Amino acid sequence: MAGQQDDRTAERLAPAPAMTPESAPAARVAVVADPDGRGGSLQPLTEGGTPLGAPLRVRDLVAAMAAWEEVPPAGPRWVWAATDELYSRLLPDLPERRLARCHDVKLVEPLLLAQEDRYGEPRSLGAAWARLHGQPVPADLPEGPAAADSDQDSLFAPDRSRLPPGTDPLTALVAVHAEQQRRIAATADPARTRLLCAAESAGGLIAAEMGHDGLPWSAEAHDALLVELLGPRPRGGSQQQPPKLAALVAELQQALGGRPINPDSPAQVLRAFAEQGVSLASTRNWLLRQVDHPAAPLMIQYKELSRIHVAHGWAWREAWVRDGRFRPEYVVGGVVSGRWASRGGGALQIPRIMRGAAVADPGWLLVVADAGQLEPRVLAALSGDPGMIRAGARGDLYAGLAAEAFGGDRARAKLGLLGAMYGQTSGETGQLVAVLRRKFPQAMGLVEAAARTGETGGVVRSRLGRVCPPPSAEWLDRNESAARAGDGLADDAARDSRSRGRFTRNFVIQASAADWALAMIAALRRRLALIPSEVPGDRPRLVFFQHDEVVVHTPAQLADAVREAVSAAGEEARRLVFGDTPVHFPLDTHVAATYLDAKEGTDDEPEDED
DNA sequence: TACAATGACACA
DNA sequence: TACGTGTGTCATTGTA
Repeated sequence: MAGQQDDRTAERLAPAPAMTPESAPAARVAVVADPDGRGGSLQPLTEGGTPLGAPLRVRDLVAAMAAWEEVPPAGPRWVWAATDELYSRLLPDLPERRLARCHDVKLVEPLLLAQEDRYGEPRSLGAAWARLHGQPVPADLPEGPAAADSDQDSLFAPDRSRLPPGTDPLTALVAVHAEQQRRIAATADPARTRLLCAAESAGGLIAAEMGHDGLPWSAEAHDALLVELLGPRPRGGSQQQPPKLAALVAELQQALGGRPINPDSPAQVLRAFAEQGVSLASTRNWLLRQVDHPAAPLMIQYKELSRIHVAHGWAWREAWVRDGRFRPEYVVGGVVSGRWASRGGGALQIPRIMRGAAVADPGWLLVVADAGQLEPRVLAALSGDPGMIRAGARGDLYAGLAAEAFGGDRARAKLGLLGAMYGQTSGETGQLVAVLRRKFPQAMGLVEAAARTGETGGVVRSRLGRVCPPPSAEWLDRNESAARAGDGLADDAARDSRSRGRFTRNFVIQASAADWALAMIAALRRRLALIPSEVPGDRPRLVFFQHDEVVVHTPAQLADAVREAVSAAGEEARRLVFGDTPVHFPLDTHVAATYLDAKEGTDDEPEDED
């Protein structure tokens, strides 16, 4: 990269030497890529976003940025309109040391809008630019579908920045960024907002990298799993059912009176069961399990296998796995709570058994770490409830809880706490929640205050200040008219109200857990980059992230270093997000060749992923 | 014919 | 009374 020979070198490297920390310490650098070709424009900035000197034009953006990245002590924070557009484009050409930090205008904008009571307004650079200038705000373009097998992707990829024609993108970017920095400083807790924006932006980097690198996926192992479950792959294309599935349908038909039946049609299945004298409200598994009829277990088995065939079978692999990697598209902030969503391939719903097909390359291993009991620990840390903190100081929070309040009955302690966090008040759980309220008043007070806020139309926020969506206009309408009249709408309104209470009750926990998880992977990414590797390309990489669980693909000899990085990252996230709380957020780490084996790990403990 | 809603089940 | 939160994806079914 640096120090190459051709005549472009002087221009390419000009920005870095000219801007060493001594001469002009640029804390940040705004970047815009030319719409076509390899060039772009850079604008060094102060931390607050004030331009330092004139903008720079470079013919080779990747080389210029790589050179900047080497400037001690840490390289700048890159400021750009959207990671998922710019960084994704640069990644294939970036050298081994990837960009360390960024500020993503499109990810930061909705976080700030929500804090400013403008939830859901358009978030593109052009929209922010228009708001800044009091001009009509362009709507965001719908995000495209994942480009798994689309043959017209990059050529016609629309410019999503939504800037008015003739606007200089670098000028707009610099102005909007400076304004965002000002708005961050104006929030109720600037330090936390700053952390939230940095974590969200780091998430953008990680999502792009994981989409680029992909989760190692073995076609052989996947095939073996499918053949074992479904029988050999049908030759006649995807229309045909695999043998075990076809046999199951025949058996089912027999058991239901012999007439042809499509088990994928709930209506037909219900009718057929009714003819057998079995009346069912739906074809849900848990209902079928209670039915004493030979067709019921067949139906359950059919559903299980059919789902695997349809959602993660051979057709799925052909659509989503290329060159031994499953490459979904991760959508940072795709869930209101700050969790990620994904597009394409159902990345966040890979069934447990299928994880046996996620196999490390030869000589490599998967390090799988999940934060056990994350949400109750978050509640303990958020509320500072002394009893819950005592429980959370132990390895198993539910056991601690049981010891404090349920005579050692762990199952009841767990059920009660989950009920309290999710808003379940019916049946036995209601009584358990009552016990919790007595023993852990601060913790229960926190979730119940959140519920009341939601029920009355208010908004709640996560630890780092992510704000939940406000109620819709229809919701407010219904509630107000019900309050006015006690008419027929009252029941609906009351149901709405309680439903929103459950949502806000859960939001403070789920979103604060997402705060922690985001800070954790950001810290982990930075720490992984510091692990020395003997072969330049062979370094540990984040390859999967699912709410409270992370997978690192690493050369086998670095697995121990990765484990240490994981545990240090968890500790760092606790400190950053929850300050000096005594609650711990232990990461359960396992190392194995396949995701499934690493997940199962030591199978002596009950699994409590949420 | 194309799209939207529904039901079901996968994940945390 | 009785109610757990948040997602994505598929096939079927209903509607424009």
